[in-house]
Amino acid sequence: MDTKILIVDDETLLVKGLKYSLEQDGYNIDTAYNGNEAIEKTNNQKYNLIILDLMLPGIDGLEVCQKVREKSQVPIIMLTAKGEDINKILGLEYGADDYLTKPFNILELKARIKAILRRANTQSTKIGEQVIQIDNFKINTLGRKVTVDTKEVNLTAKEFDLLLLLASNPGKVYTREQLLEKIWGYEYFGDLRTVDVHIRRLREKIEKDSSQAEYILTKWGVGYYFRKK
Amino acid sequence: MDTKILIVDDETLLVKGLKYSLEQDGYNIDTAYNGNEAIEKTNNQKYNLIILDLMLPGIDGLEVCQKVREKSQVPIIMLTAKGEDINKILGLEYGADDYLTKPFNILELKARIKAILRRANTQSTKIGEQVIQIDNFKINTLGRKVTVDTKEVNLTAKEFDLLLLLASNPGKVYTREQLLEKIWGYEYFGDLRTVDVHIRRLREKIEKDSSQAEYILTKWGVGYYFRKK
DNA sequence: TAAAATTTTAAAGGGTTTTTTAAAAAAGTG
DNA sequence: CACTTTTTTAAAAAACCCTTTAAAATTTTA
Repeated sequence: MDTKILIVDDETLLVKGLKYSLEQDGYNIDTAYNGNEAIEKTNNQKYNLIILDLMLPGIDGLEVCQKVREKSQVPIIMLTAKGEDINKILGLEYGADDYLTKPFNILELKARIKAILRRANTQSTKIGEQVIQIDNFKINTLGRKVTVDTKEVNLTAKEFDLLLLLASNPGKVYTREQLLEKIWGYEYFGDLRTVDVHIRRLREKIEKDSSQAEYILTKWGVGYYFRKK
Repeated sequence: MDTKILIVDDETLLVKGLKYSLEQDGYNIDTAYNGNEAIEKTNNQKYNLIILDLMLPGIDGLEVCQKVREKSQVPIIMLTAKGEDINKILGLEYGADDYLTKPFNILELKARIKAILRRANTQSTKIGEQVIQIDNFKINTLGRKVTVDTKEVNLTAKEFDLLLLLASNPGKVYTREQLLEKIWGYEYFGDLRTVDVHIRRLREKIEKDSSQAEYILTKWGVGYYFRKK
């Protein structure tokens, strides 16, 4: 999995060192040497994480942080000097996710990167209704199980996510693009046909007759939807 | 689950910031700006946690702490200035559960809140349910012992915690991230694979055939869960 | 009705995730 | 401090799922 990290700092040497070291760990690193460049890059690119120095020439780190936050919830690690007001940085006003005081230990930075990315990845699984019931269908979101007519059906992760999304909004038609984005993630560049195949497997598992679907229906030329009522 | 937290501090700005930030995390926040107000509120309301500044105008934090303790075992986190006598605060006399020196990192506060609530929650389930029995399984939460088919099995600390968590919610699928967070703690920077290895050892100890697990099951692409029924 | 566009179906290779194993590191104990 | 136990890390092997591809079937358009 490709993880893109933007490093923003005006200390060229530090940036280069960090870049090299993090690339060794398999991260995809982009760099910016001042606030304007950082903001520009974040506008044109999606990152999984931003490492942001507080003291920058021109637009400072806090401002960059704010600007980024206006548009996205990307995790941000702040690099600060000792004695800065940490509460302010991490607090509501700026909303960084973590910070490190310079000079920092690169191992610690790496540990924090790991932890933050891990957290970011799990928060997408929202905790909503625990059981969705539609007719003979029962979707148990905690156990990730589906029961059709008392019979328990085993779905793979993608199949389950797909069904859950569709069934959460009966009647709403999703295009393949939307499904890819919601379930595979916005960074996914795969084929649209992939969705079809998953839909087919789902149908095979939960429909009585998979070629006469009753629940997961096709909107010709548009996409798929779950039967309403 | 609605978790009510009372924040007691005379620094209006800090209180407001904390309130906002913790509300973002889904906590239900109440505030008090001096000792009297705090005592009054705790008399009329039950809280799951109290965050209490040591230095308060009028009745100070320690006194508030004592007064609260007379009536309840609600967890208390103390906010102190550097150099305070920590032992005294945490000791029997006052009985706070944890403390943080100002200025503190809000992430750290959040981590401690989580940890304390977790402790409080597991202690209450202990009282309610000292033995969990599922089929041939008996989990003795007080003695931290597990019996499988009359045979007593020796589990290490982590193994036991893992089993207890999973078995307390049969059927609920936990991701590795969730397990790390719940058992290893919020600030853990280690590897996700650690969970797998512990699961494997657990299986070896409690399953008849560890490669044909009957109790601790894998949800492919998601995580692990304890068999339901 | 034929052609074009879109969806369904089927199958296989490729890739990811999990399991297993082993050894290193850390923590606990006397 | 040395020994034992537990926990973590690492990497190979196995299990499983996903994606791709392409042909068949269906629906729409002309």
